[in-house]
Amino acid sequence: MKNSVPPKAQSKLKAPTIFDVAKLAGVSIKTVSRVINLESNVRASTRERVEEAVEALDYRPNAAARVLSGKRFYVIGLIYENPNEFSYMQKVLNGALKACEAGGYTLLLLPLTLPNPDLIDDVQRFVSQSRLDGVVLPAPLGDFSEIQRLLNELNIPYARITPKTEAGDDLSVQCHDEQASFDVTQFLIEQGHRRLGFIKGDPIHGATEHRYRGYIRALQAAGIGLHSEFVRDGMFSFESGKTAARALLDLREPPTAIVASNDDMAAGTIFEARERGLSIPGDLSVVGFDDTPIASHIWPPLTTVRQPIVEMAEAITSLLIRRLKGEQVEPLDQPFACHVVTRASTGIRAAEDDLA
Amino acid sequence: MKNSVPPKAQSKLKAPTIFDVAKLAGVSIKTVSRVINLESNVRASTRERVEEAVEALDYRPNAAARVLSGKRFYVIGLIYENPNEFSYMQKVLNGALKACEAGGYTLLLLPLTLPNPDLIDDVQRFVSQSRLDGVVLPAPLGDFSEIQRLLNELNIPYARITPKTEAGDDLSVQCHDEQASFDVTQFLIEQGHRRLGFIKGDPIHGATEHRYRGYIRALQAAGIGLHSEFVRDGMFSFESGKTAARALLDLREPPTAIVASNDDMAAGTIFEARERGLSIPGDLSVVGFDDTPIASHIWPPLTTVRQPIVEMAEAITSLLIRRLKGEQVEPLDQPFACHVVTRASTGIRAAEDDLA
DNA sequence: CTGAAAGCGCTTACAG
DNA sequence: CTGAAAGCGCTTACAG
Repeated sequence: MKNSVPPKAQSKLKAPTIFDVAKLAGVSIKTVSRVINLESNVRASTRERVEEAVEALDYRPNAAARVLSGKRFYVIGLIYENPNEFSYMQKVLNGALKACEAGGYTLLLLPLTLPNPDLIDDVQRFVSQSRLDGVVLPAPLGDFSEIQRLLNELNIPYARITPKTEAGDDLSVQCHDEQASFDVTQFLIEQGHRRLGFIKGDPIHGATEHRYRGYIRALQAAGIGLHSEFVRDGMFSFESGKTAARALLDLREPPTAIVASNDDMAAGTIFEARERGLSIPGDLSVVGFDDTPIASHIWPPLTTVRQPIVEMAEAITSLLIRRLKGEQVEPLDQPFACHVVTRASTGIRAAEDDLA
Repeated sequence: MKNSVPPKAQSKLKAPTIFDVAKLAGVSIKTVSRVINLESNVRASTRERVEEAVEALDYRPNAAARVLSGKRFYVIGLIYENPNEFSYMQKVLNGALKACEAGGYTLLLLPLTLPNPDLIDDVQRFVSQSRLDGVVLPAPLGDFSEIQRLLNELNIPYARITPKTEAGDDLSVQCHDEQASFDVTQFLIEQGHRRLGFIKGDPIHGATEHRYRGYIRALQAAGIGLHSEFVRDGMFSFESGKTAARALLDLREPPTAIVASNDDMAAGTIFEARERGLSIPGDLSVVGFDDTPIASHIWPPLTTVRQPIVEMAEAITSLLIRRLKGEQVEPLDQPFACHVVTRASTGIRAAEDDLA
C-alpha cells in the first residue's frame, strides 16, 4: 500500500535551485554560480540572462549548500564585552547587523564577561568552534593586543572599532575622540570656566588616552595650566565617576566644571554633586561623552559628545565583508566626526579667580 | 605539471567526519547519526561505543551538512522591537543566547522599528527568507496577535516572553507583574501614603494591564478609593512619564507618591518633580518597574521591581528548542517571581489627609 | 536494533 | 568565456 504524500508537503512549494535558474537562462549551473558570486569572467549578455532568471524565479542560493561545498561560512563573529550599560553595544550591533544583511552574512554573537583571566582561551575556543570567516571587535576588546595576536595566528581576518594602535593596514574605525574632547573642553572654557576637572576612562580603552589628550590640548590653547589634582582616574562606570567626583569636589578649591570621559561617569558626578546639595550648572557644570540614553534622562540632562557609532560599525563590518569576499579594500583612513550636544548640565561661569 | 598542495591546506587538519566516528566505533554512519541525534532505537552498548568515539575524536557534526540534508535549520529567530532603552532586550538576548548555545542552535536577530504600518509584511518577509525553525517574541511583539496568527499560518513554532492572553498550550513565559505591582503599591501605603498616583504603560504591552490591576488591588486591600484623576496614561517612554507626572503634580491635591509602570517613566517623573523644585522623597515618593541601569544611576536612585528576565528568556527559549527537537514539552504554568528593590526614591509619609 | 543507497544544492578543480 | 564531474558531510526513506 502506498502512502499518499502528506498534505503539508504538497502545499510547500520547493524553493528554486541553481538548476532551475540554469535551465531558464539556458546555461550551465557553473555559469549561474559565477554570476551570483560576482565573478568577473562572464560575458555581459550571459550575465544579464542569468540575472533575469534569478529575478524571475526569486532565486536565493541555499546557504547550507554553499557552506558545505565551499570554503566560506558566511558568518561574522561579533565578540564583545557584555556590559551593564548596553547602549554603545546596541549601536554596534545595529550597524554590524545592517552590514551583514547587506552582504549576505550572518552575525554570530559572542558575549564575554570581563575581567576574564582565561580571555584568550575563551576567545580561541569561541573562534575555533564557531566556524566563522571574520570577527568584529568593538571597544574595549579591539584594544587588546593579545586578541589580535591570536586572530592573526589563527589566520582569521578581523576589524576593530577602536582607535588605531600602530600603523598597519589592518581594518579599524574610529572617531575623532581627541578633537571632540578638545571641543567640549573648549566649550566650557568659552563659558568662563578656568578650573576644569577631568575624569579619565578605563585605561584599557584606547579612547581614554585620546580623550585625555583633547582636554590637555584645549587647556594649552587657552593658556590654562594643567593641574594634576584636577585629573582623576575612572573606569567608565557610574560608581567610578562618583568616586572621582567626590575627590574633585573635596578639593579646597574644587573645579567649576568637570569633563567626564563618558556619560555614566558624568551621571555619577551629578549624583555626587546633588548629594552635596550643589546645583547644576549653577555650582558645577558637567559634560559627558557618548550621548547614551541616560544623558537625556537625568536631571539636568547632560551636555555630551555624540559619536556616529552605528555608522562606524556598519562601515567597518562591510569593509571586512568585502575583504572576505576577496575584494582589495583600503583601510579607512579618516576618523569619523563627533559633535557636541549641548544640554542643561553646563552653564556660563562668571570669570572670578584664575588658577594660572 | 602537478601543483603541490599549498602550505595552508597542509597545516589545517581536517575536522573529523561522521565516517571517522563510524569507523572508530565499528558501526555504520547511520548509527552514529542516530546516537548524535538522540534517537532512541540504539542498543545501549552500541551507543556507548559511538559516544566514546565521538569523545576521542572531538567530533562535532557539520552544521551545513546537517541543514542541507535534513529538514531543520538549527536557527531560532529573535524578533524584537529595536528600542531606545535596550536593557530589557539585552537581558532577553543574554537568556536566549544561552539557551541556543546549550541546544546547538544559532540565534538570528531580527530588529524591527515600531510603529510600523507594514509590520506583518516585514515579519513575513523576515521569517520566510531567513530559514529558521522557530521564533522568540519578547514584549511587546509577543503581545501582537497578528504576528501570532501569521506564524501559525506559516506553521512556525514560536515562544513569547509576555503575559498569556488566552488559554492554550502555546509557549509563553511571564513574571508575576500584577503581584509585583500590588507589592510595590502596598509598600508605599505602608510608608503612610494615601494619595497614590499611577502612570500606566503602553497599552500594547500585556504587562500594562497587569501592573494596573496590581495597583488597584492594593488600594482596595487598604480601603483606599480609586480616583481616576490619579491614573494617567503613559507609553513607557521617559517623555510620556514626564507628561503624566506634570498632569499629576498640577492637581490641586497632588499625589504624595507615584507608581510609574516602568523606570523610564519614573525617571521622567523625577525629572519633572525636580524641575518644580520638589524634593524626593520628601515631597514625592516615586517607584518604577524593571530595575534598568537608569534606576540606580539617577538621583535619588529608584525603588523599583526586578524581574528575572534573563532566566525567563532562557527558560522559554530552551523549551522552544526542545519542542523543535520533537520532545513533548509542557508549557510553563507558573509565572516567575519578581521582587521589590528598595532605594532612596521612596520615603515615609506622615499620614495627614485621607481622600477617602 | 542496524545498515546501504540516494540525494540535499551548491563550489571546487579541472578541462577546453 | 563556459561547462561536466566530483564531492562537501550529513539525513532521509527504505529495507531487513
